[in-house]
Amino acid sequence: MIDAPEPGGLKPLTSKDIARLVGVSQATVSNALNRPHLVAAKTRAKIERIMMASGYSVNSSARALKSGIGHAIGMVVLDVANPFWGAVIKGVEAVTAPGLIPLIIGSSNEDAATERQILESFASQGVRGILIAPTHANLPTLRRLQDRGIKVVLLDRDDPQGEFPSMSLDHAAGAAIAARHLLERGHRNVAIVNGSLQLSWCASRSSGFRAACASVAQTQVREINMQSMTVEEGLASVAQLLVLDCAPTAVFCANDMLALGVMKGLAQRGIGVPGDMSVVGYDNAMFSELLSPGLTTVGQSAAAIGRAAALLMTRDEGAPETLPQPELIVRGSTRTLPTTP
Amino acid sequence: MIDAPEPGGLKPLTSKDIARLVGVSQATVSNALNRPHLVAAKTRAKIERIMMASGYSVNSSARALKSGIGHAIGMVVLDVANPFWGAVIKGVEAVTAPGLIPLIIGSSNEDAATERQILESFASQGVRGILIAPTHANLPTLRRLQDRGIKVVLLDRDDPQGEFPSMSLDHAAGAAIAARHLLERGHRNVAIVNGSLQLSWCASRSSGFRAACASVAQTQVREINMQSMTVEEGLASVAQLLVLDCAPTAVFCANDMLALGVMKGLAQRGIGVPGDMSVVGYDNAMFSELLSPGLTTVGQSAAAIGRAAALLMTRDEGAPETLPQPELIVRGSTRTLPTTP
DNA sequence: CTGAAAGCGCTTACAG
DNA sequence: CTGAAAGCGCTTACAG
Repeated sequence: MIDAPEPGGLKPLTSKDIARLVGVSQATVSNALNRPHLVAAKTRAKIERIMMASGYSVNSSARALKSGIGHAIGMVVLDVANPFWGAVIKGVEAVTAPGLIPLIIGSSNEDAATERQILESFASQGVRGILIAPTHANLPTLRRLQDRGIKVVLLDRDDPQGEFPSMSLDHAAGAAIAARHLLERGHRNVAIVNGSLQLSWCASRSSGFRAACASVAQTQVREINMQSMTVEEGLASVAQLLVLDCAPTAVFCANDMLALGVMKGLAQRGIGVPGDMSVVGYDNAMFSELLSPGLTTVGQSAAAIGRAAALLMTRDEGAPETLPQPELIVRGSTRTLPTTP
Repeated sequence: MIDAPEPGGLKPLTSKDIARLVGVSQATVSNALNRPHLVAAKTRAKIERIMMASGYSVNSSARALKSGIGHAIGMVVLDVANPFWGAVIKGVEAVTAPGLIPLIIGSSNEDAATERQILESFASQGVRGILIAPTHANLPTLRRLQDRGIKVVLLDRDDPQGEFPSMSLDHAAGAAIAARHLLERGHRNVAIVNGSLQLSWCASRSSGFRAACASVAQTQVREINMQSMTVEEGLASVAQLLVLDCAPTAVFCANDMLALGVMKGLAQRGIGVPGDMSVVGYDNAMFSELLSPGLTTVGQSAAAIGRAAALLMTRDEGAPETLPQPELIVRGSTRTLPTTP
C-alpha cells in the first residue's frame, strides 16, 4: 500500500485511485464520466459502482484547469437581503437545476468597487458566464471578461452598442405608470427616493418618472439618492424628505425596500400614509400586499426575469426574451388629493 | 510567436506571460503574489505594474489544484427568497469581506436531496469550508466531507456527538416564549404551521412549543408540516388549518414567511386577525413590523447568526459563539381570548 | 473499446 | 533575492 492516512483528514480519492481500484486506466475512468458512450457498459457499471462506494467526487479545479473553462455561473445581485433578488435567483435556479450548474452569488450592495471585486473573483474562479444588473462603472470590466470568453448577460437593456446579450426591462415605462397614477390623483409636488444613478435600473426609473411628470404643468419633482436601496436607507431618507423645498405630498420609491423604510420613518413621526403622504413602490415584493396600508407599487415578475436571464445564458443563440410588462398595483398607500380652490 | 489569437476571445494571460513581459521567472511572479516579502521591492513593483496594465488575474483553478485546497466557502441556505436568510448571508459577508473570500451560496429549498447535490458540488469545487443549517438526512455526507479536510460549521447545535463546530441557537426557548404568550392570553387550542421535522430548526421549534403547552392542562396542539417555509406554503396551509379537529384560536408559524402566507390566506377568507385567529411568527423579518396587523413574532438577529458562523469558520480555535437569546416582540396579531364562563 | 502520455497554470521546495 | 523543475488531478488527442 502506498497511501498512509493523513493526520487529521483523509486525502480525497483521485481518478487514478478509482482506476487502480477498478483495474482500468485513468483515461477510461475519465471517459466513463464525460463520454460514457465510449466505454463498454460493463466497464462503466463497474466504475460507477466503485465511485459510489468510495464517495469519489471529481476535482473540478483540475477539470476546469484542463478543459480551460469551469462550468459554474456567477451572478451579481444588488442586495441579497431584498426578497426581490431572492426571487430572481430562484428563477435562475429553475432553469439551471440546482446542484447541476453551480450558481455563485455575489452581493454588491450597489457599490461599484465591491461589484468589481466580485467580478474579478468570478473571473479567477473560471466561471463560464456572468449574470449581472449592470453598473455603468463596470462596463469596461465586463467587456474585458467577455473578450476572455466568459459569457456576460445583462439583466437590463442598458447596452448602447449592443455588445452583450441582454433583456429589456422597461423600468422607464413602469416608473411612468407610477407617475401618471400620482398625477391623476392630483399630486403636483412629488419626491423620488432612489438608489445611485450609476445603476441602470435606478437611472431608468428616475428618467421615466420625470418624463411623465414633465408633461403636466406646474409639477415639481425632487430626487433623493441614497447609497443603497435598503429598508435602512429608506428610513434614513425620511429626514431629507421632510425638509424638501417643494413640500411633497407623494413619494415614489425606486423599490419596495425603500418604500418599506419610508413608511416606517413616516409612521415613527406620526405622519399618516396616505393621509399626509402618498407612497408608491416598485417590485411588488411578497410583503407589500400585507403592509399597513397596502403598498401601491409597480409589479414585475422577479422569477420571469431570472428565468429569462438563465435562458439567455444557457442557449447559444437567444433572441432577447420578452418579459411581462410592469404594471401598477393600486393599494391603500396612495390617495387622491382634495382639489384646492 | 507561438500564440495566435483565438477566434472569438483572447486567451487569458498566465503567470508565465507576465514573467516573460517583466523579464523574470514564473516563480518570482508567483512569489510576488503570495509571499511578497521574498521579492525585491523593485521587482515586485514592476510585476504589479504589468499585472495591472495587462488585466491579469490568477487562475484559481490552477492555484487550488496545486495548493490542494480552494479558498471559497460554501453556504447552504434554506431559502434565498426569505429575507431572513439574506440577512444571515450579509452577516457572513461582513466578516469574510466580499470579494476576498468568495462565498458560494446554494439554496436547498429545504429539500434533503437538493441539499446533498449542493454539498457534492461544493466538495468538487474544492471549497475550504461549508456553512449549513443541517438536515438530519445529510449528517453522514457532512461527516465524509469533514474527513476530507473541509471545515463544516453548523448553524445550530444539532450535533449529538459534538463532531462539528456549531453554535447554540435556542429555537426551543424561542418557541416556548411564543407558546407561553399564547397560553397567557387564554388560548388552549393552538396549531403549529411548520416546515419539515427533518430540519433541526423546525424540530426544535416544534418541541419547544409543545413542551411549553404540555405544562398547561387542557391544551390541544395540532401541527401542520409543509414542504417548505415559504409564503406560498403558508397560504396553502390555511385550508388545512381551518378543518383541524381542535378548532384552533391561535397559530404559531415556524417563521415569518409562513406567517405572512397564513395571514394572506386568512384575509382572503375574511377571517380576522387577531379577532378570529391569533398569529405568531418567528424571525422578526424586516417586513413584520409593518404588516397589517403588525406580526407578533420571536426575534433573533440574523446578522449575528451569520457573523458568528463566519467567525467559527475563520478562526482556528473557536469557543461556540454566544448569541443573543430569542425574544418575543408583541404586536397586533395576537389577542387575549375572552374568558368563557 | 482501452491505455500511455502530454499538458492545462500554478506553487513549492530546493539550489544558487 | 531569483530561477529551474516537479507535480497537483484531470482531459484529450492519438495509437492500438
